Amino acid sequence: MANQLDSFFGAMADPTRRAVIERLASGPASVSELHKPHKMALPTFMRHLKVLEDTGIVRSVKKGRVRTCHIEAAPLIEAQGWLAWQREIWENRLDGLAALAHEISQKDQNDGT
Amino acid sequence: MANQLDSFFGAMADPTRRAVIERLASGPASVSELHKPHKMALPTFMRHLKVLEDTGIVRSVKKGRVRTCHIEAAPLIEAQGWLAWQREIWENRLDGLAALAHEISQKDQNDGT
DNA sequence: TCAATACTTAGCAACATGGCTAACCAACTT
DNA sequence: AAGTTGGTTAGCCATGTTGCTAAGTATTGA
Repeated sequence: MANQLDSFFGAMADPTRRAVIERLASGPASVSELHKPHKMALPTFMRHLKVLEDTGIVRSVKKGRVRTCHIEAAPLIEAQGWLAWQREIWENRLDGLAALAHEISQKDQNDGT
Repeated sequence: MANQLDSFFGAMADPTRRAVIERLASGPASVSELHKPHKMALPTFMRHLKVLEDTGIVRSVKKGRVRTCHIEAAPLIEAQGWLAWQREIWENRLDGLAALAHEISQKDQNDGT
């Protein structure tokens, strides 16, 4: 995928992967620990984990035979920022339209809000 | 896809579709107007538009032969809320458990993709 | 050393996605 | 009426994604 947002949103489009994020938000966990609540086969689950890691949402360290995963905030913050940005533009525009509408229909309303 | 977030994030994972959102954030537009800056064939583009509409991110009305599209804020706000929620949990945890972060970074990094 | 644990790799099948062209309908315009 | 514009439908193909199983590697524990 082209940029950071592509892969981030792509990663978050899957419920299994969002569940992993929700779990990791409250603290690091091993692969098998993360896998436990999910019905799918381990290799399948591992691939979801890989998607999250490739996207930079999750990092992991292997110690002995256990790989411990933890969350990385940056991509999450970036996506949130993009959404906030869009929303801001949209809301400013609405403000503008509201003002315009008010201007057009300038009646004798003199309410103070 | 299962829920609202699945389809929302799925929709936002494509740069063409995000570009459409960015365009629509600053005001409604017709299909061909939206299509103009994109190189792909119109039917291909229309399918992106359909994804956005199916997800509820975009609404449209057809008048004569022109279909005018506009943005719908609700799904955007919901997704932003989910991200904010995750981030909050994550940040609260960091506030309380700075020592844990230290412990993680201290581990022997003998793999790390 | 042998077995269990915790991943990891490889490869396959089914379906989804994103691109295309061709051909079509509907509504203006001339 | 005929042509142009704006959108739509249908179908094809290449690639990507998500699930599986089988089998392998590397630690750890007995």
